[in-house]
Amino acid sequence: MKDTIIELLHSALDTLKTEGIVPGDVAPAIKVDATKDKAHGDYAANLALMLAKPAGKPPREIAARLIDALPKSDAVAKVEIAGPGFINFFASTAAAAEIITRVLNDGDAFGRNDHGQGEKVQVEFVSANPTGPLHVGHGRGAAVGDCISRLLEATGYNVTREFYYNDAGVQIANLALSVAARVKGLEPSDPAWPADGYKGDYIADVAQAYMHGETVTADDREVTASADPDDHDAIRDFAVAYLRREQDLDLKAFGVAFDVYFLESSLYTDGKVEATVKRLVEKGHTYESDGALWLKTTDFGDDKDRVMRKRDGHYTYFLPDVAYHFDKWQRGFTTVIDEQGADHHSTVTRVRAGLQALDAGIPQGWPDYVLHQMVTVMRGGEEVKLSKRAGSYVTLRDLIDEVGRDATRYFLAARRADSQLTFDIDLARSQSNDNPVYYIQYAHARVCSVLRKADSEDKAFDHALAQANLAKLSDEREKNLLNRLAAYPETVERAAKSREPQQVAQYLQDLAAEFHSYYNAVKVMVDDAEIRNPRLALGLAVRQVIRNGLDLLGVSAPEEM
RNA sequence: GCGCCCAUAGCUCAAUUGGAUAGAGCAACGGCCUUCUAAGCCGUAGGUUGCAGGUUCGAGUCCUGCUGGGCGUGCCA
Repeated sequence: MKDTIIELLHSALDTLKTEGIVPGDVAPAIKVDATKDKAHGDYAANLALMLAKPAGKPPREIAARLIDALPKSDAVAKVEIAGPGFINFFASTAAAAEIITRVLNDGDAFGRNDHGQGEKVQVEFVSANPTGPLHVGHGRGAAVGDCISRLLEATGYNVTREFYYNDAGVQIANLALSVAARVKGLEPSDPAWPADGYKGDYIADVAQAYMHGETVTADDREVTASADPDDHDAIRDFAVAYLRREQDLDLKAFGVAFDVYFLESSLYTDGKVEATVKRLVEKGHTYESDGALWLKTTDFGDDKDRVMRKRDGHYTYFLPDVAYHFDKWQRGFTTVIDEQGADHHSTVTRVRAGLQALDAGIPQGWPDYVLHQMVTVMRGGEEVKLSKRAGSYVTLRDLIDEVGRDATRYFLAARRADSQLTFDIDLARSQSNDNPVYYIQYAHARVCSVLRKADSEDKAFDHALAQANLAKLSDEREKNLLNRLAAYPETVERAAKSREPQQVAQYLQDLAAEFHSYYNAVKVMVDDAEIRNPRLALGLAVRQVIRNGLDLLGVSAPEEM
């Protein structure tokens, strides 16, 4: 429908150019928007407003000329000039109802497109170090990163979900020390407890499993505990594998799966860190000072230069980060999205600077970043900072156990990443019946219920009869729903392009609201089959779109509630 | 001090990416179940979009400056 209007406007614009009313060299991007207010029709175009200046005429006059020049179309019932010069289009009922045919024909594919043309895209997210259970912040990253991946897949990209983790550095040494201390029966309150040790109860679980000689499988590794309390290497390897497995169980419970697990240690063993240093030195962007090796990141927009190799010969985290991203580039990902917590935002400039310093033809501003702000968890009107299991933070598992997978995903993904988020457990739980995610799912379940009723009363949906009578969907609420359904593909497109899954959530809430309103006002299961079947078709289309949209969010669409 | 993000109804958040009269849910109040699921609907009330300028036919959205909050500003990750 929208495309039809754009075509009509293009034709009208050409006519005006031919008549010399509009200069021939102007080429405005013709934009048609769905209206918010039904008094403004179904779709509105601002073309006349944009042409006013180049044409040197008042916008309303241009609008009138455009309307005169519009080719006739069965799709348009009425056209009006409104306000400062908007052209409002009223769709004919038959044209509006065509969306149902499209939704039902396309099914699960409705709203998907192939704009990405199979381009390889990598989304890196979560990337938690294996030193403990995933916390709420990781949960937000998991929800947002996975939804962005789903959106990109839905718009034709070939997406790789990647999880990067450090399995070697200082914090892993601390992890090993902590587990070793637990193995020896120490508790965090003991004076002999390691200074930077991890204090959560889960460390005791790891120690116990280690001493029982358990075998754990995580990523592509399988580790059997030696149960030797003095073998620090064995304890470390076991602890890393154990906690990676824990994190994977959390992610699995959350409905998130990764294609690639990338180990920081592999950058060293494969010589990629050394190669990166060598190349940076060769390209002339480094210097030595105070016994350390520095990269002149200030050449690329950083506010101060950064140390790559410390005085003690070890590399800072910054260097493997650059080596890792260079590796991504070499793997052929022209588009890479890093989803991280905003507390790591300072790495953005540095990584990009390091990549530019490599002089490898990597575009400036590569890779893309989506940074999510902090999550605070509230319970009983107070901020919750402690979890029994983790000790110092609220875990993702805590949330899934308390409020459920669907609600947790929805809460974490249905908000803009760049604003801080308050997760109120009381709200998500005690008022769970009024939870937006249930509101949407309920609309889906209601359609399913109507369809079950149709089957049981021997009034099963008749496709041909529905098709023949789609134009009978002329109720105001039915038109609202039809327009809303028609807006779904562009919502997906826009959400994918801007990496904003919350747009899908918002859309679904609007669609569910319109359906609930319709459901209460208009009975579907009427005796007249010529009325009942188009309404059933509308219900089927709504159900399909809710299902498709919830799938993009990784939320289930139950048939009964 | 400097950098990034944020500020919208009492609360949690939206706003078709610059469009017309800023919308939902929760909380409050009043209605609607003998009829397809009341986890719902209808209605009432709630706003100078933090403040002050600017750009534009048009600004919650873009620009500048303030105010307030968060994060960062390691030879930590």
